[in-house]
Amino acid sequence: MTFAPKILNWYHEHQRDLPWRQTRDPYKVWLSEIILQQTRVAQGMPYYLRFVEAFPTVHDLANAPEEQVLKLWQGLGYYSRARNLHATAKTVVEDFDGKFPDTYKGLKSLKGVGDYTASAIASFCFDAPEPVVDGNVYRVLSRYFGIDIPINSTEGIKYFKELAREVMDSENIRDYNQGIMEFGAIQCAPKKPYCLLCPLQESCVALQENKVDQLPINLNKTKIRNRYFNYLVLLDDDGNTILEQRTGKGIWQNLYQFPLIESERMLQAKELRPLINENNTVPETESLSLYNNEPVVHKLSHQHLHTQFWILKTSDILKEGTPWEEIGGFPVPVLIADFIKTLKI
DNA sequence: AATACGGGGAT
DNA sequence: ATCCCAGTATT
Repeated sequence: MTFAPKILNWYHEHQRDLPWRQTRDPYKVWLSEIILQQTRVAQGMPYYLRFVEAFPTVHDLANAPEEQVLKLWQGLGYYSRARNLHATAKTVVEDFDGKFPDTYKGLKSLKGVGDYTASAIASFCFDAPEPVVDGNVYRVLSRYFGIDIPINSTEGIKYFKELAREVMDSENIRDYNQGIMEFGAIQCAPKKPYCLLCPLQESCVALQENKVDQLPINLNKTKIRNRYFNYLVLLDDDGNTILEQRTGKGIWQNLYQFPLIESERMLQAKELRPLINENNTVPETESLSLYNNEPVVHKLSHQHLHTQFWILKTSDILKEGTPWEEIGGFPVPVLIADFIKTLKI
């Protein structure tokens, strides 16, 4: 028995009962796939359930304000997924009469839908013979066939896609694609795979050559940038504060935060003072005090954010301010949400 | 061809 | 600490 039948047999024995596997509704499958990009099933599951509850159809999602979509997405990360999710829902409703494209090419044209996701939706919903290649598939194929081409090189991406196409089962593409990913997630895991009771052990090249723990090859040298954030938490006598929406290019686009002063290093109060006065959105303050003596270090994949929260009390009334009780309704980064939880006013 | 883009869980 | 997760878009 060759590769694909063994994967299918294993899948029929070991598959998890996941809600997006009980439907061929392209909307729900698409929603699950966007949520699961670079995200573990356990982390994405509650978000999927909340999104389906809040937006049962693509029309409901398209008609929602972006802020509500971002709020539901809060904590999941990679927020461009949420913005593209919303934009694509509008596209599907306005340009495609509420119906998702049913081909790889049509799906791939949607914002936030790349090679993997287009293949996944096309095969899961429409039985299109398109192989999925995600992190699980890279691992399974590189080990079973003993391929040491880096999976994140241009050559590797092309090579593994072609290999995946050669070994797939076109007649059972839905279960096969689900199966190889599930096999990678459960059986052929990154650390400590269960090779001793693996149905592919007799023909797995990596196992024969004792290279299981060296595959796949991933040339991933991300360098971390240190940044220094000073958040200005304004409080007036009426219990209002100031939140601003992030715009522009970098992290957390369209999410909210307190007024931010970024610096080249950690600052003392006397160094921060003049910088605050340059910032004309902030009124005269009666008191400035550092909330956290030790900077909070918030770690992103490419940045470490060394953060100080400064409490600024003012006797002015913050006209454009937000009542503190209402800030929970805004989509904010986890760094901000964690701080809000700790501060009692 | 590289890099940016989050957050959390497992080891 | 390090790895990596049902990747995509941009430079």
